[in-house]
Amino acid sequence: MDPLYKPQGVEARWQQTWEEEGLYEADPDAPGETFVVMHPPPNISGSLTIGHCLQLSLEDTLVRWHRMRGFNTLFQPGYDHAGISTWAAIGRTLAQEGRSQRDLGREGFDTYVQEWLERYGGTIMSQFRLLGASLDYRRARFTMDEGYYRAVMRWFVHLYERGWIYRANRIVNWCPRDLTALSDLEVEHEDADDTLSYVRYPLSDGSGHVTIATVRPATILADVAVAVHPDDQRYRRLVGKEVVVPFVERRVPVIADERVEMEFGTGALKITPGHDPTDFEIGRDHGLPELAVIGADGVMNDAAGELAGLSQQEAGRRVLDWASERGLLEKREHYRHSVGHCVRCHSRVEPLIVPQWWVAMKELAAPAVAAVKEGRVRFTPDRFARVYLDWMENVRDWCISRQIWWGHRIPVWYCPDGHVTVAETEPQACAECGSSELRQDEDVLDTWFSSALYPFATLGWPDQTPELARFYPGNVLATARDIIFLWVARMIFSGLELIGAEPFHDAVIHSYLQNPEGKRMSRTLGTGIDPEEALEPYGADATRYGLLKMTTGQDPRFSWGTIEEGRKLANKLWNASRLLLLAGGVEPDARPSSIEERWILARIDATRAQFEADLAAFDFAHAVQRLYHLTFDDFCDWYLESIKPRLEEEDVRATAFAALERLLKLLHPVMPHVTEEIWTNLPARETRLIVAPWPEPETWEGELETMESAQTAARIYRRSGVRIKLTGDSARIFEAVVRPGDDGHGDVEAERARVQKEIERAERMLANEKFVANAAPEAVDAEREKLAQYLAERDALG
RNA sequence: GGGCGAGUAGCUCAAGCGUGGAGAGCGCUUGUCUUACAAACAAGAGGUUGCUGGUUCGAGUCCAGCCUCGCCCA
Repeated sequence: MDPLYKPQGVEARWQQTWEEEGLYEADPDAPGETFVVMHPPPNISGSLTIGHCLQLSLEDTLVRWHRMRGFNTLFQPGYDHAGISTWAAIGRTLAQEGRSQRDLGREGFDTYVQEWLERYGGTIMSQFRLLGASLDYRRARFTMDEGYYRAVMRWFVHLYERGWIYRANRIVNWCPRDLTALSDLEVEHEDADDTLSYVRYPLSDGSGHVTIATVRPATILADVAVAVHPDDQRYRRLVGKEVVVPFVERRVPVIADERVEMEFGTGALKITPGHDPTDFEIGRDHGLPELAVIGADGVMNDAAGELAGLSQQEAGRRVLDWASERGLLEKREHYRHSVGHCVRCHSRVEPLIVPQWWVAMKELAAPAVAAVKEGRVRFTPDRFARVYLDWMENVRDWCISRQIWWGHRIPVWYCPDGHVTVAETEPQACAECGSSELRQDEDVLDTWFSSALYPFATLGWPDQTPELARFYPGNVLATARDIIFLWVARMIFSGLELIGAEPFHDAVIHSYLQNPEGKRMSRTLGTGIDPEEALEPYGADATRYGLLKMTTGQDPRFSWGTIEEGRKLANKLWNASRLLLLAGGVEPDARPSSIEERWILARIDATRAQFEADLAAFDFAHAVQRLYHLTFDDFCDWYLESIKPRLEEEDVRATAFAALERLLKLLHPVMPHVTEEIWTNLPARETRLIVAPWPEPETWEGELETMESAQTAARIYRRSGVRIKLTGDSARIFEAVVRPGDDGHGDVEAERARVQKEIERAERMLANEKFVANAAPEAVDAEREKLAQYLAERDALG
C-alpha cells in the first residue's frame, strides 16, 4: 500500500466490479422494503455539469445507505430527449455550418438527431459511472424509446377522453426564432430598457382626446379598444364613447375593465388582443375583434398595410412619426420593465394568437394540491411546499403543442372532411367517416408532457409489469428548484391521475451551485465547472464529499476547498488503515479492554446515530462533516495514537479492525471507492462493503470522563507546557498521545490565572439571580458543570 | 409590483427550540521527520455577526425599520 492514496485506477476498477457482480441491480422479486430513487434524466442536449454531480452524489449516498440497510433498492437511470432544448442546441450547431433544422427536412433531421442522441446518451451514462453512481444501468430508459412513446400516447388519449385536452385558438408565447409555441414556464422575464410613448387618441365626436402609454407603438395598428378602470373618475364620462386609433384612423370603443391599472401611464390602456395576453383576456370578455399585424416571424404582416415587411421597431417609428406630425405624440420617456424571452434561444417572446393543444388543469391540480397539503408529498426545505402550492392553486391551462420536429408526435389525425381521430396508434380510417386519407397533426408534445410520466413509464407502464407493482411509488426525488413547476408538479398530478398514488414522498430541493464569482453557472457562457476538472485530479470520492459539503440548502459558490477536504479524508483513511495492517492483520472483533477502546466504539455509534438523523433530514453538509471529525479527531488523533504502544497485542488490533470496519461502513455511502478498497484489504473479508450490513446501534459503557481529562491535560500542555496531575488511565493515554518531552516547564501561574478567569465568569453567571431563576434548568446545570470542571482543573494544576 | 432567500474570520461555509464563551476547512505565522499520513501533526494570530432601534436575565438567532446581493412569480 502506497503512503499516498491515489484514486486513479482504484475507482474505475471498483465501478467495473460492482456493476459486473450485479450489485447495482434491482430485482422486483427480491425481499425487503423498497427504496426507489428516479434520477432526473439529463437532457441529451449536452454533457453533465458539476451541478448534476451534486444531485447524483446526494442521491447515491441515500441509495447506498439504504442498500446497506437491507432495502430492496432501485436507482433508475435515463435521459431525456429534451424537445426544444435539443432542437435549439442542434440549431446552434447547424448555424455554424450555415444551415438550419428546416433545411434538413423532417426525415433528415431525424437522422441527424439520432447521431446526436448516441453521442450524448453514451456520454451521460459514462459520466454517471465515473462518479460511482450505483444506478441499475441495465434499466436505462430514454423518454422516446418505444415503450416510453407508448406511455405518452396513452397519457394523451387518456386526457383527451377525460375531456381535459382541447385545441383552441388563444394567445400563446411564440418564439419567433424557433417558430414554435412555448408554455408559460418556458418564458423567462428579464428587465429591459424601453421607451414609453404617450399617444393621443382623439375622441370621434371631437370633444378632446384620451392619452395612452405604450412601449410597442407598432401594435397600435391592431388596437380594437381603449380601456379604463371602472372606478377611475378621470375617464368615467368617456366610457361608451369612441376614439380614433392613430395611423389606421379606426373608430374603436372606450370600455371599462377592472384589470386596467389606474396608476400605470395615464390610466388608459390601449387594447390589442392579438398581441398582448392581458388584452387578449379583456378582448374575449368584451367580444372584441382580434387583429394581428405581426406575423410568426416577428415582422409586420400583410394586415399592416403599407408597413408590411417592416420590423416592429421601424413600424413603430413610422407610427410615432405620423402621430407627431399631427400633434398626437404627447411625450416619450425612458421605461424599464421586464420582458419575456425564450428560455432556450433567448429571443424576445411574441404573444400571438395561434391554434394550439391545451391541457385543462383545474381537475388535475386539485388532488396534487391535496397530496402536499396532507403531507403525502413533503418538500425539503419545507418552504418550497408553499412555492409549489401557490403555483398549483393558481395554475393555468397548459399549452402542450410545439411546432418543432423533435418529440412525441401528437396522436391526432385529420381526414379531408376535417374530422378528428385521436388514437394511441396510427388509425386505418377516420373514426367518423371512414376515410383512409388521414394526415397526422404536424406538432409534437411539450417535452415535460412526457417527463411527467417518468416515475412509472420507466417501470413499464402502461403495462402492468412486476417492476411497476414493486417499485411504484418511489421515495425520494432530488432536484433543483428551477423545475418544481415544470417537472415535480407534473409528476405528482400525472401519477395521481394515472396510477392513483403520488410518485414519491420526499421532494428534496437541493442547492444550486454558483460559480466562484457568485454568478449562475452556464455551459453556453463557459462559466461552469466541468466535472472532469474535479474527477480526474481528486477522484470521485473526494468530489462526492466536497459536493455534499456544499449541499447546505443555500446556493453556495463552488469552491475547491471542500473537494480538497474530501481528498484529505480519503488519504487519512488510507493511512490509518495502513498503520493497522502494517502492525499485522487479525480478524476484526470488538473486545475492548481499555477506556480508549470503549470510547472510540461509543463515539462511532454516536456518530452513526447523528449521521442517520442528518441523512433522514437530507442535511448532507452536516452529515459529511461529522464523518470528517470522527475520522480525523476521534479515530486518528486520539484513538489510534493512544493504542500505538499496544499495537502488538492481538486483542487491541482485533478491536481496532472492528472499529475501522464500522468507520468504513459509515463512510461508504459518501466515499464508496476508497472504503471498498480498504475493506478488501482487511482480514477475513466475505462480502463487498457495498452490500455489507449497516452498523446496528450498540452500547459501550465506560468512564468516558477519563478520556476527557486526558484531552484537557493535552490542551493545556500543548498550549503552555504546563503539566497537570493525572493518574491511572488518563495518565497513560496522555503519555501515549502527547508524548511530552519533559515534566512540565510552562508558566503555571499564567495557566492558573486563565482558569481563575473562567471560574469567575461561571460564578458570575450563577450569582445572577435572574439567570438562575429564568434560564432553562439545563442551561443552569451546564454552567454548574463547567464550574466544577474548572475547579477540578485548578486543583490539578497544583 | 408581490414573494422567497442571503449578508458571520482574508476565502468558502457552520452555528436544531434564544442553551449562555460565534466554530470548521482553506489561507497566514510558529514549532515538529513522533510505530500510518510533511499532501502530516501540534500551537497561534485573525470577528463591533450589513445598519438602527426593540423584546429578553441573556440575541448571529426573535420583532420593527433600513441598506446591499441573488432567485421566483406577475
